[in-house]
Amino acid sequence: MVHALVILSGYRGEVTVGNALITSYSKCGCFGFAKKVFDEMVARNIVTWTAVISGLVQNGFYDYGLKLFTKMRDEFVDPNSLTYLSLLSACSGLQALRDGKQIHGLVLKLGCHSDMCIESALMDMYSKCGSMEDALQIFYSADKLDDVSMTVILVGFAQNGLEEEAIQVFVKMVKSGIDIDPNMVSAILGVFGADTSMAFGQQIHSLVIKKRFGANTYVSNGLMNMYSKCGTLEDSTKVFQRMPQKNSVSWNSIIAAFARHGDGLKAIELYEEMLSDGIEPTDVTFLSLLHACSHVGLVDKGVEFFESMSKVHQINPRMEHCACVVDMLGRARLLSEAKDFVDKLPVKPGILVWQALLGACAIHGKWRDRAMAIKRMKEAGLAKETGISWIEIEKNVHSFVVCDRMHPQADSIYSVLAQMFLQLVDEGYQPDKRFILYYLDQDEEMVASP
DNA sequence: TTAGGGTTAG
Repeated sequence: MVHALVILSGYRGEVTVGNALITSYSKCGCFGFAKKVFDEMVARNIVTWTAVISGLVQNGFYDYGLKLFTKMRDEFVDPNSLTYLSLLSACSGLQALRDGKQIHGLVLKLGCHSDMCIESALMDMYSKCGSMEDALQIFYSADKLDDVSMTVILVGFAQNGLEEEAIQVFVKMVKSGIDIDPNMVSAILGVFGADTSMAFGQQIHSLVIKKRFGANTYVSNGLMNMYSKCGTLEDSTKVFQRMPQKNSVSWNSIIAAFARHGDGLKAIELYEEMLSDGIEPTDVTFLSLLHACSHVGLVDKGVEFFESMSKVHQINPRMEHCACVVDMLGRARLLSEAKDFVDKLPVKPGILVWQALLGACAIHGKWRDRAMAIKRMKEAGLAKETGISWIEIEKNVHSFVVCDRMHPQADSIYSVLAQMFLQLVDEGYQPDKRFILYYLDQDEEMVASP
């Protein structure tokens, strides 16, 4: 409407008017219109270019944003620090470390690297690209930190598997009297997993109550996930029920919580409730649903969900969804259907699909199939991840892998295990030899592992 | 007239 008026008034060629239109269209998600204005503008300045690049990035078109930057430089327009902020966001979204480093170089050249916004954008880019070392170098050498840079570093620790470091930094922040905001709280809640102490999670919950952050959707979503991962499903549900405003992440989280705790039927029931509440499912919703169907053996229902993704909800299934379907078919002993599904995939199966197929072979003792799948995985250059287990004793979490002797009390642990084994044999226990591992030797023959 | 951060699966 405003745009129509602007055209009628003959202001179309005015650069400031065009810039303002690009910004307002981008902010309301109508990027198509913003791009049309940009294409039709006869005169453009740095603000025009930055507005359109930022619009692209904010609407998730990261790649396109970077491409437009190349075009901008071809037209000899000099970028400013605001242009770089949007470009760094694009690199974070794409996890494009190489591009990010190049932008970092340009930032240094322009001399705006000490700008606080640029510093946090750089830290965010490095941590999202998995290069925590670079992010920390900026963090520890920064003259000043603010709420954004502190949130960025907490998320970085959490996403890069440095939970202990995240907790230490957060505790230091609280002790030093920094004003903790809801963003920082949601960020620290992201570190909770099965191997994190719930006692610390409860302390965070107390902080949420004290600061009255409970109405914040991000914070409550974080609390729900914390409880479902290292606390109880009951506490997780309580947080969900008390939320004044639930978004798709809240629903996805509660569905995932029930799926994680083995109650697939309740997870499906909640999905139906989500739809009747008018919340559109996302790709993550379907991952949890497929996971739930897989564990309770609801194959038909799972296939129905998978098909509804593209047919009803316009969501393209990703490799992870395909892996869930393979897992589901495999657990239901439908091995040939699982194999057919993999063969019919429009794209090359990735490691997750192979792992699901391997798992299916292992469950049903088909070692020849498993060995063949491992062989095909090796040919595709993919490796299998090591499994890990853990236990929480008096607020300390002890984790271990197969044949692990790293624990300081390893000798006593193994001696107790040996005693337990002897006791089991005495009681008439017979080991299940179907689960003894096999591997392929040089002649591709199956050999039992020692 | 252009700008940095938070929650969900595996």
